[in-house]
Amino acid sequence: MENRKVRVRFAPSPTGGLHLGGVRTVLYNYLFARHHGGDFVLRIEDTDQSRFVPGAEEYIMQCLDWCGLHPDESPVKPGAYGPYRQSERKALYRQYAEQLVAQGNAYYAFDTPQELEQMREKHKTEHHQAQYDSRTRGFMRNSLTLEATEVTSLLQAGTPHVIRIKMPEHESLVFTDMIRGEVHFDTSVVDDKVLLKADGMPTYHLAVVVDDYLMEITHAFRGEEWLPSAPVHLLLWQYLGWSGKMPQWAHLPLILKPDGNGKLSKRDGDRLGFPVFAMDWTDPRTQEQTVGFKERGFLPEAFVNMLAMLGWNSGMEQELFSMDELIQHFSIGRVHKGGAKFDYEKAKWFNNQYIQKTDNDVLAGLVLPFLEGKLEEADLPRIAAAMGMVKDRMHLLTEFWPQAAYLFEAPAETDIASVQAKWKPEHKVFFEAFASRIDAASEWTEESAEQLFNELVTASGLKKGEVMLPLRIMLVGGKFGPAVFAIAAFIGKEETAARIRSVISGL
RNA sequence: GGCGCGUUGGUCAAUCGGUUAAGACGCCUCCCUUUCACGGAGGAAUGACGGGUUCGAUUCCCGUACGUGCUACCA
Repeated sequence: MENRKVRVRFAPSPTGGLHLGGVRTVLYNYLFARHHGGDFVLRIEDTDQSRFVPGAEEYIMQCLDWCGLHPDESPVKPGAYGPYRQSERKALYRQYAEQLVAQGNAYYAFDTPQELEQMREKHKTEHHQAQYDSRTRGFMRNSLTLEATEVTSLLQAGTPHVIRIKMPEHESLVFTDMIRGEVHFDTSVVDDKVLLKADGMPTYHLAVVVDDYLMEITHAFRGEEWLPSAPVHLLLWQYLGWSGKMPQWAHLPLILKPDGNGKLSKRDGDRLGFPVFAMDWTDPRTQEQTVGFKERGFLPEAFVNMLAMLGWNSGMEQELFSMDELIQHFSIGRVHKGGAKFDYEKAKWFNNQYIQKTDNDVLAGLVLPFLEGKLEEADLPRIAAAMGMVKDRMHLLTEFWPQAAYLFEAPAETDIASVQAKWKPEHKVFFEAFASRIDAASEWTEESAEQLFNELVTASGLKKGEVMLPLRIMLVGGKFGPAVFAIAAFIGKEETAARIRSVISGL
């Protein structure tokens, strides 16, 4: 396990953003690498410039930083194995593609998009979709069908062309996936994938093999959707003569939508009301905005913990793991084969657990961005104190204000109906007296407030129960919140008396 | 259509041939709390189907069904 490298790749998706599946793939890569004391390498796939979204790269780095997933080598700066952006490695790929052509494992293809379209139309049957493969390549314009001299002249003339792998006709391929065990393929069902595009950029297939080799990657994790193209990569490693250096593969299960089936998409989040991206993302081309877990009020530790448990299990009953504990316990063999449906309720439970165990001062700082325009001035110690009173009922940081607003200002709305339901004239007398006693009080703490209240209850002959709820509603506005005298102490005696009088006068 | 992969409660999931088939989320009941929540106790709820192998299958094998992924000069 020495000199172990685990690398993660992902492409800034055409729509931008970094969704749950992407973060989890990075997370598992990271955990595996750290567990085995290896390096965590990140590489940016920007081979398709036409779909590359400006800003996506910076956005991804911010998301990973928020999650605490830090690569050992910056993917945006030169490094020992850099550069790490495929667009900056462009010159590297051609020679390997040419090598394959020279060896007879690949060939030039000059077909135009129209010709490809025609071929697919012409050769497809009811039971078979036409591919560029051993059955059809003989009919196409490529270096296998054209005369050598013609190929040379076409190349010299700068004719647009691609390099395609020449898939063997009937070869059985087997490789061992770290999660799924032996996976078998027949090469006859795989088409002659393009390796080098007409613009000189490699496709994923070529880039992934060349980069993994040059970056000395030993373990590579990717989504299950890549499994069908594994035979192409396997063959490439063989043809290039690097078989002994091929990394071990792990194909991760998919994250599925909560209702029905299918891969979780951004749309499902919009439709069902939960985030799918790690952080807010605005598509620079469409200005379309997508909300992220961070901005929805998630703690990164909770987000990471939740994601780790979606497809992996330690085998213990423990569910709450810090990043260090995840690293300690992570094992690729315990990653599930089947996809997991995302459950937003459980995600919120994780967040609640982390909110409860996070320090109030820290939470106060984190909740500040959500208090924009709510408070005239941010009194951090006071927010922290309020946090301590309400955090056990918060599932999201955004819930702080709805849960604690009455600690900072008189309730905007008061549930008068619940007060009136059992209101008696004696109650009015009682509360008027209570307000006066508050004015005269020399001490004002949770204990003293309750004591004052209790004394008056006894003197008035009322039952404590019948005046407790009205008091709560006067101070809070509704039937919720922490201990009522703790609230009274927090808002101060003047404010307490004022709120009581305000409600009484309105009755 | 072809090929790959998968399938334990509503959801996340443990079990690596023998268990009363864990635990968590959610749901329900109760306790705590003169509110809500947290916390505590309890409850309902699971091996897709059909064949094998075996003394014994959730577990191993085959088939079926269902789901899902791929089948681009996208990753």
